[in-house]
Amino acid sequence: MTDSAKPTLMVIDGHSLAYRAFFALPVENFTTKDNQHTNAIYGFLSMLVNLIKAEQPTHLAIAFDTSRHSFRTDEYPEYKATRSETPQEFRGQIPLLQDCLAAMSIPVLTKEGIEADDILATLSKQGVEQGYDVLIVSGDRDSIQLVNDEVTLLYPNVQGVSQLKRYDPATVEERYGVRPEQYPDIAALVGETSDNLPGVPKVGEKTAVKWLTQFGTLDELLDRADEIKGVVGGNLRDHIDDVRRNRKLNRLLTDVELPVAPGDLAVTPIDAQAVRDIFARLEFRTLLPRVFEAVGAGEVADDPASAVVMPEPAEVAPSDLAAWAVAQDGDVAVRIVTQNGTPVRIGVATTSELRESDWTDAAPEALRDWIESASPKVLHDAKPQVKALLRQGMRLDGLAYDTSLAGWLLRPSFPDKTLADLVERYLGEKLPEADPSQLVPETEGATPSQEAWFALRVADALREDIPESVNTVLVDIELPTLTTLADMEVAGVAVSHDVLSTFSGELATRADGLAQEAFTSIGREFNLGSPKQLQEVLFEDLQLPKTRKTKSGYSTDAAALADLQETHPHPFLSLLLQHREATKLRQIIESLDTAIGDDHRVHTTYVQTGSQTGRLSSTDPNLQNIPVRTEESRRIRSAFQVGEGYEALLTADYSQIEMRIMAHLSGDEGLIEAFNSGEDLHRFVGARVFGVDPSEVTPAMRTKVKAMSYGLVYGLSAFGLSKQLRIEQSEAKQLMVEYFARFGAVRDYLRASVMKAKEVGYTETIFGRRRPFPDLASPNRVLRENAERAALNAPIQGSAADIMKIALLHIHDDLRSEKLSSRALLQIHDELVVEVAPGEWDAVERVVRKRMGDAADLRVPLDVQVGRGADWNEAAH
DNA sequence: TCAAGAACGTA
DNA sequence: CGTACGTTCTTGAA
Repeated sequence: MTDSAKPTLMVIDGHSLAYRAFFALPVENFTTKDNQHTNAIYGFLSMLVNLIKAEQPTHLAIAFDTSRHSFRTDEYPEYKATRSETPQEFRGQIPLLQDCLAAMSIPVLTKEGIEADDILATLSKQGVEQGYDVLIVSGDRDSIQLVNDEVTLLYPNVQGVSQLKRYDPATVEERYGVRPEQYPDIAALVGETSDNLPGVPKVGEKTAVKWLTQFGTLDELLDRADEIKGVVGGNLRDHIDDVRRNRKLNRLLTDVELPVAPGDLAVTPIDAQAVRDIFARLEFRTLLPRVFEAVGAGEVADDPASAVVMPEPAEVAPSDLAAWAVAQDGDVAVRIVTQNGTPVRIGVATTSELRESDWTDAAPEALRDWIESASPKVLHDAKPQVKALLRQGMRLDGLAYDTSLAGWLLRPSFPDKTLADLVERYLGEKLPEADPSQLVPETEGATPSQEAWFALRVADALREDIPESVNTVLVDIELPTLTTLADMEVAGVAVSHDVLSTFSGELATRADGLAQEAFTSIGREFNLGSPKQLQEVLFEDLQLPKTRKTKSGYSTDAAALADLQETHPHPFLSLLLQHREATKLRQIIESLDTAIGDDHRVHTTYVQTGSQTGRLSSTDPNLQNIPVRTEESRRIRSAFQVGEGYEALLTADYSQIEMRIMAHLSGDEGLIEAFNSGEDLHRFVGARVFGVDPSEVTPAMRTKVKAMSYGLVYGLSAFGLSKQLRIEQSEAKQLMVEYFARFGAVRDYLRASVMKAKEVGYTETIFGRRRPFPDLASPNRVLRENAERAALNAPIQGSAADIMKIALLHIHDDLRSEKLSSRALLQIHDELVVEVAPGEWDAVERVVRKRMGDAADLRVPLDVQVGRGADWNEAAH
C-alpha cells in the first residue's frame, strides 16, 4: 500500500537488470546495421518504461557498478571471483544505456569501489528517513534485507525482465520464512554460489530458518553452535568463520557518500531531441512513443522557441505554382506524386511556404520552363520523379540535391532510405504518416508539398553533416549519374521474345528428360529442387560421404556435388547438375520474358543506393547477372538486340580495371610495368612469379597467378586459394610468397590500407567516397576479419565504380551535346551497352573510348575493349 | 502470407 | 577461411 500523499523514490540496480535483459533477448533481433548490439539496452529501457508507467515514481535514480573491484574484493579477494567475465557484447552496451538515461534526464549513480546495491541501500535508508515510499528494483538477493514497511523490492523472475515480483515484509516472510532483515543471516549460512561465498555444507534454507527461529539471532546461534547435534552441527562449527565473513560481506552499506540526496532525484522532463537522436542511432523505433508516453514529456520537452512549425500548403494552379517557384531565390524542394509512372500531383516548398497542384492537362506546359531551368531543386529519391517527367516529355534540370543519395553516401550500409527515415534521423521529427491499416485514417499523411518541405530541411541537415569529399562525390558523380540512369531506364533494351521462348522450350524438354533419367538412376522420384529431400537421397539412400556443413544440414551446392562426383562417381550426380543448369537458365529466361514490355523492351531499375561500395545494382529484372560463362547460356544474350530505328549495339568494357586500380594505389613498379608493357597481364605476372620468360608461361601457371591476382582484391587466404585451385595449401602458400616477393608493394598497400581504415574508421575511394567500418574494432574475430576483407576490397571496387560512373555520365552528356541519337542502355559494373543510331558508329565509338579511357588519371592506362553486333552476344568480343 | 536459408547468376 | 549484388525456390512458422 502506498500512501498517495507520500512521494515515491524508485532506485534501480542498472547493471543487474541490464545483464538479465542481455540474456533474455535474442541478440540477433537487436543489432544495428553497424553491428552495435542493443538487446540489453532495449530490454532495460523497455522494463524501465513499464515500471515508470506502473509505479509512477516521483523520484528516480539508477545505480551502476563501476567495476568488479569493490571494498568487498579488497576484504575477500575470492568474492565473485568465479563469475565469468561479462561478455564484451554486454559491457559495450552500458555506456550507450547510460547515454540513453542521460537523454531521459534520469540520474545515473556510480561510485568507485562501491557496488550498486550499496547505493540502493543508502538511498533507501535516506528515503525512508525523509518520508518517501521507496521502491528498490534489483536482481540481487542481498537487496531483500532492505525491505520494510516503507521499502518494497521488485525482483525479476527467472524468466527475464518482463515480470517483476513484489516483495514487502509479508511476501518475504512467506517466501523465506524470516523477516527481511534476517535474510542476510540465512544467506550467510547457506552461502551464495554466484558470489563465490561458500556456506555451511549440507545447510540449506530450511535448516537455516529452523536454526534462526530457534536461536533468535545469528550471533546467538554461532555462540551456541555446540548445541547443534549431528553432522550439520559439526559443519557449522567448522565453518563459523565463513559464516561470519559471509554476513560481513552481504551487509549492504547504508552510509555511502553520494553527491545527491533523494530530494535531488525528482523526475524531470526529458530532453526529447536527445532521446530521439540516440534512439535513432540505436534503431529503436517502437520504444520512442512508449518512452514519451511513460514520462509524459512529449509536449513539455520540446523547446517551443526552436520548434519549427510546418507552413500550410496553398492549393494553386500549376501555372501559379511555376510562377511562384521561379520567383524563389534559393533552393526549392519538389515532390512529384506518381501513379504507374505518371505524375498526378506536384508539391513545392521553401522553408517558409508551400504550394501544390494537381497534375492537370495544363501542367506540363505550365511547368516546363521552370522544370527545365537550372534553378536549384531539392528532391528525395528523384529518379522515379525524373522518369515520370521524361515520359511527359520534360527533362528536369537544376537537380541540386537528392536527400536519398546524400543519406546513402553518408551511411551506405543503412537501409534508412525513405524520407521518413531521414526525417527521423536527421531532424529527430516524425514525418506525418497516414495509418495504412485504416480505411479512413485518423492521422493525415504529409501532403506532397509538406514532404518537399521535410526534404528541404533534411537536405540542410545533411549538408552540415556531409564531409567535403563525400559532397563532391554527390555533386560531381551521383547527381549527374541519376539523370543518366533515368534516361537508360526509360530507354530500356530490346529483347526478343521469340529467341527466349524457343530456348525456354528446349530447356524445358531437356530438364524433364534429365529429371526422369535422374529418378531412374536412383530408383525413386522426389523434388530435385529441394535441398532437404536431396540430402536424404545423397546421404541416406546413396550413403555418400557428408559434405560441408550448412545451417540446416549438409551442402548440396555445385562445388560440393562436384567433389562428391570425383570421389564417389554416380550417374545421378551429373544428371542432377545438368538438371540444375537447365532449370536455372529457364528461370532466368522466364523472368526476363515476363519483363518484356509492350514496346518489346525490358526496362530495368538501377538502384543507385543499392550497394555499400558505390556500385549500382539492378532489379526488376536484374540485368547485371545475365549468364555469360557458357556457350549455351550466351544464347540468352543473343535475345538482347538492337532496337528498331538503330543500327547496332556497342559494348565497351574495362579490362582488369580492379587490378589497374591496385597498381595505381599501391604504386607497385612491377604491376605498373605489367600494364604499360602491353603484355597479357597474367602472362606477365606469371613470368615474374615463376621466373620464366613470358612465352614459357603455361596455361596452368597462368590460371594460378590469375586466381591469385583476383583473390588479392578480395582478401583471399592461402586456404581459399588452395581450395579454388584445388591444390595443396602449402603450394598455395608458396605461390603467395613468390607473388609477394615480386609484387611486394601490393601487399604493403593492402596492409596499410586496412590499417588506415582501422585508424579513421572508414575507407575512401580515389574520388573520396567513404564507407564506414565499425567492425574493424570489434573484439569478435569473425566480425573483425570479415570487416578487414571488406575494407580491403572497398576502395578498389568503389574506385572502379566511381570511374565507370564518371565515364558513363560523360558519355551520356557528350552524346546529347553532340546531338547524337545513340544512347547508353546498360551498365554491368565494368561494361556498357550502347544502342547506336544509323550513321553514328564512328562518333559513338570515339566518345566511348575517350570518355572511358580518360575517366581517371591513373599511373596505368585504362584499357577499353569495344565490340559491335546486332545483339549483345555478337557485340561481345 | 512471410522470412530465412540454400543455391546460383553476374562483376 | 574471397568482395559486391538480386532472384528463385523450398520450407516452416504464423
